[in-house]
Amino acid sequence: MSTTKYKVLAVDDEPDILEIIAYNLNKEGYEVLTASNGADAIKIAKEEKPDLIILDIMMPKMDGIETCRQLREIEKLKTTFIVFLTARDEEFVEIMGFNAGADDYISKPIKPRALLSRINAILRRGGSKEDGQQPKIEANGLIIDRETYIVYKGSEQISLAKKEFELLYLLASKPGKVFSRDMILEQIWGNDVVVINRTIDVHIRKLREKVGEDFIVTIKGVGYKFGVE
Amino acid sequence: MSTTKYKVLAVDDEPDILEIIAYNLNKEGYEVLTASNGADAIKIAKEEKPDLIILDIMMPKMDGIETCRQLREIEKLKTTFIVFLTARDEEFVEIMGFNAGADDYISKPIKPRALLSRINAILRRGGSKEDGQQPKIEANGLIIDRETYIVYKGSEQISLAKKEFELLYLLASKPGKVFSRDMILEQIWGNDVVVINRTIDVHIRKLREKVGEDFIVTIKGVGYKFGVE
DNA sequence: TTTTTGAATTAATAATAACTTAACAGCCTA
DNA sequence: TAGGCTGTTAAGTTATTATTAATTCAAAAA
Repeated sequence: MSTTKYKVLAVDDEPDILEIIAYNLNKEGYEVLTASNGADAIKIAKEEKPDLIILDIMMPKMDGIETCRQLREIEKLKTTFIVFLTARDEEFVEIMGFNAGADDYISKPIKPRALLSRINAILRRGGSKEDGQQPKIEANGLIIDRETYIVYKGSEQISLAKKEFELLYLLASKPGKVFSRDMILEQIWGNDVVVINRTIDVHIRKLREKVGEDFIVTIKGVGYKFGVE
Repeated sequence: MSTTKYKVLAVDDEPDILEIIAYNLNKEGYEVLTASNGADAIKIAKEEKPDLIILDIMMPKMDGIETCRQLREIEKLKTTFIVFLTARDEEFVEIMGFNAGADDYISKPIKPRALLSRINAILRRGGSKEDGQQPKIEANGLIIDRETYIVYKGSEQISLAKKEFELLYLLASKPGKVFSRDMILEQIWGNDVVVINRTIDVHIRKLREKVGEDFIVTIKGVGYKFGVE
């Protein structure tokens, strides 16, 4: 939606399983890394700092539980979700006793749709990113309410389309700060979406039309900012 | 608003289950008490006055239903939420017939993320029962009655199917708040049930047909909300 | 058990709102 | 005054939701 791709690391000694996971997550737009054993997993996790790690608990050599423990030690991965792959539901109950620190589990056999819905749910929530989103911003007499998607200007209620809202919300989240076009694109469109330059202008225009001319200031050659001098 | 931790009492005869619940709720910052049978549960509940009690309905000796009834008798626990642990979703429906007084249920096997999101939802929903999960909601001239599953619109009486009712109830529980499809799925279907996207639309349509067009507003690209502009 | 009924879900298509593009107009400033 | 930038408008395009009908599913009745 509005951020860079989520990175998911899948760890399993069976290539088939990795294949299934990678295929499905890729299709959904996630960036997928794979590892076939715990040692590799830790190495890759350190380098890539994934948002989510899917870990088979039954693996030769260093098993999933031990791998999980070691991953949990890594400072950089404090906000990473770790999900276990288990053969049976009950297995997870047993494993919890070891206090390995997993956040959830998925049971085999893997059902693609269930896998996706589960992972979507995990990541879209307080997912390490887009965190500091306040439900309401107040600035220059505007109240921008994420919960209701409504902007209040005094007693007037203004309803905005999604991109317009996101744009206003972004600018107003730091009044006075100038956002370059690139920053705006990155935040609202995501880094890999390519839209032509005028697109932003058009949204700005609509915002000005709906909200009022005096809230968004153009800094020529640089970008836009919320609020007056 | 108090900043003290919410107190949760988990009651189950299986230590493994208690372990999972305690571990996860602790991690989330709740204070967790446990009991392994109904009698202990009642004793602890009287002393500690927890905000939420999670109660396995299948327990030896005094079973969950009976325990729940007795808990409900206790004046001090008027505002305490009681949530049943059931093996199957349908079980809860059957049990409702006994009028034991449970507020919600969670089905086994327990999935940590789902557990947390459910419990967070229950407790955050205004924190205490008075302003939270009321049996009756009144909004925009509608009276939505959980007890009877009936919606009153003026003198007109509208009866809804279960999913329709839950959907309306959810939206009306916070008029104006936009519920994304994901949120709706999580709250009404549970996180691991996978239904295709259009399903929600169809229910929304039926609701609009039965209740009226003016109660549910679509925020394109975001979700649905109850109440007008 | 089989049948019946209604709810819930899927599937397919239509409708609509949001978004993007393109083309051009203005405006500074170097 | 040319060139780079932004503003504006209207016309395309895409994405998302609405709608309808058909199908599946599950509980209740026969």
